[in-house]
Amino acid sequence: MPKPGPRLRLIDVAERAGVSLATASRALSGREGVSEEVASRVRQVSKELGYVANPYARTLAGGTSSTVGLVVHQVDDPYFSEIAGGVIQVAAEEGLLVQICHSGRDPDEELRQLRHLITQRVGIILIAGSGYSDPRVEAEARAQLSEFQALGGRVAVIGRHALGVDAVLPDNEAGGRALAEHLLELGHRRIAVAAGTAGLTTVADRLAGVSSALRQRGLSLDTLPVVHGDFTRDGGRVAAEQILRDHPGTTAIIALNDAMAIGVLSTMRAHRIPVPERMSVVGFDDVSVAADLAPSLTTIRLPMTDMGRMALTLALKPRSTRPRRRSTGHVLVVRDSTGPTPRD
Amino acid sequence: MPKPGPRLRLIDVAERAGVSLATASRALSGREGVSEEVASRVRQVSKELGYVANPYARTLAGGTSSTVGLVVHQVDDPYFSEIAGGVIQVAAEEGLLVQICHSGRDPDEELRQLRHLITQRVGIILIAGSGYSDPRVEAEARAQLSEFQALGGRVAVIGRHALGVDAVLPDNEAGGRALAEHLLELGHRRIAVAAGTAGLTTVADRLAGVSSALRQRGLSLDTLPVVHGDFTRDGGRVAAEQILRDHPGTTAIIALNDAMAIGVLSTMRAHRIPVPERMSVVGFDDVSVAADLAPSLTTIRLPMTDMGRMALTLALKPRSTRPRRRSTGHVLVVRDSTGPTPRD
DNA sequence: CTAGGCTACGAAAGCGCTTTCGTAAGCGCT
DNA sequence: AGCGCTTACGAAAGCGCTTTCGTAGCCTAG
Repeated sequence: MPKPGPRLRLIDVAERAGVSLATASRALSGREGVSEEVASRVRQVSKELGYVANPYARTLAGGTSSTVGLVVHQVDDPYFSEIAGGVIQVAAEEGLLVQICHSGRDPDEELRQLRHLITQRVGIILIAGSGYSDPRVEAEARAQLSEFQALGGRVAVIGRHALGVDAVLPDNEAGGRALAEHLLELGHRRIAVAAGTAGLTTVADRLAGVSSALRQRGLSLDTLPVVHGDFTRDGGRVAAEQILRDHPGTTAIIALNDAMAIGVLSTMRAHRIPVPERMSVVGFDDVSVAADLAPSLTTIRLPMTDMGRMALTLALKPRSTRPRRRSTGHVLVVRDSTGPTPRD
Repeated sequence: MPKPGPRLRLIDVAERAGVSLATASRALSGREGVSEEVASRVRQVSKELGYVANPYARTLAGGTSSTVGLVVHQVDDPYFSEIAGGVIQVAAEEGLLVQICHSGRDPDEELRQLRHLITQRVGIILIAGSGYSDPRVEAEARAQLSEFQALGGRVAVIGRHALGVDAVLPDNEAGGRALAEHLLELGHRRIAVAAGTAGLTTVADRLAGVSSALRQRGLSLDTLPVVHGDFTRDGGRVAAEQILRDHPGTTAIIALNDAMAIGVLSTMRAHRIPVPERMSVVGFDDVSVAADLAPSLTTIRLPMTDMGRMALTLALKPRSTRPRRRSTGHVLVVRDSTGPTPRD
């Protein structure tokens, strides 16, 4: 609704510097064809006057859109808000603006958000969070992103693959394996999995890691309970209740993210099942409260803030030919929610 | 970076509908001077073609900027990310875009963010989080917002007052009072306060509530330890350590937000001080993990998501003359972190 | 000393929209 | 029938920028 108003325009800077509009534009955007002397004079005047380009005019004129659109599954989940924090840090350093969209883990909503960002002509699109197993969704997302890139847009994804774009990827499988190995070493055999939303590739990957660790010990995931919930605290609760009801011999629960682990712990408390004495619980992500839960949570640490930073940094660097990948480290953080198998 | 590309423009819609550009524009933005017949034909064609206006062109031409800038103290603090969630919900319903800026509780940074949003010409500015006691900062913020409003911008603030704009306000003082009363009723007298960042009005308000409850019982806050940290988990830890060291007789700690309360609880655990048997702890805000801590946290519930929703809704409704206020309810949620005074 | 080629800059044409201004058509009135 | 008035619409002028194109001015070479 801001009306024109008496704002500083590029032409004001140009006049003050005694050059033409075109030269001023070139000087400020560091383009060729301006002598260093004139360029620095323009920059000087611009700084003195406190000139800031109108982003709408700039974008309209076919220039760079300095907006980055960030699509996340759940804005108020710490996993995503930490990623957003990292993105926002870099954006602030680069003078970019971040628009956050929330898909609620609904693939169609996600596609709608993407379409929206594209028609809104943002300059960069970042997608955080797991992809979907449904090939239709992934193909559609891929098509939209290609279209966007063809228009000159930059893209990077976080924790999502197979989209043919630059990606920052944690090793979900190795993380899952590390969790399962940790429990196996503690002697657990009756392990249950509180899995996240079915149809998310992240769930499949983490599960595959668990499965591989089991196999190495001659066990199989097929004989163990895998309860699907969604990736929220309540999903964890529901899954835990089901595990307690249907698989009473269970001695350890692997929650496939920390939000679910929090739900699992709360269910254990409600049932007065001591953790880790009678039940070990592990999570995945290491959101910041994981260390403050009681018992503190054994989990896989992912550097969420860095992942956000890396993704935007990647998108900003002009890309060569093929999609780049940055792997993030992951560390098994052993805390107080896991212990040896109860002996009785 | 998106280059022009073969995109659908308003003129395409206009031609297809057999009207002029001007008429099409009027029809789609619901302005006067178009017959209902023509208007509906244009809308029809627009929908068929899947036309979406270019927001940059629209804003540049002096129309409405459909971007809302949200300034928060700390993006990855659940208190703020829940507020952001509410804002994003409403924005999605209204077809607006949300830009989130992070000030890190630095007043100068906040002013810089504000200035940035104004020069970027967003349509709406929302500021979440406490104001500052420093009158210079508040005067400057107020001046910037007036300037923005004079340009036609809409503004609302969340949990912040005295800025002369529409506000969504929790009753921090009543909340503080409720917490103190709760502890007093349980018999506590040696109460310490883990206060947030000095210089924040929210801290002062919550503290005033505590003080008023004490006074009603013939006690005074002046004789009780008030330790200032910052509004983070680590701030809570530091404050708790100091309280334990310097005021060993303390039986209850009031943390002025949940993040600090989490830090306090973790410190108690580290010192093996059972909560609530030997120490009661309360927080403020009721972020979603508060219920999942062990012990679960007694705190004041604030409807963060609703606060975000209300703020944007308020900003969207054309304002009459004087600033409007919406008070949010607050409820004392008694959980397991508080209990009667230990008797020895 | 002039032809040819650079370089550094200015004039002007858009980008896609909103909005002002002008005008043709339709109305009731004298 | 002629007048003014209203209504519904089109033409065109920007919004503030980027970018293409054109042209002085200078340098080098013949």
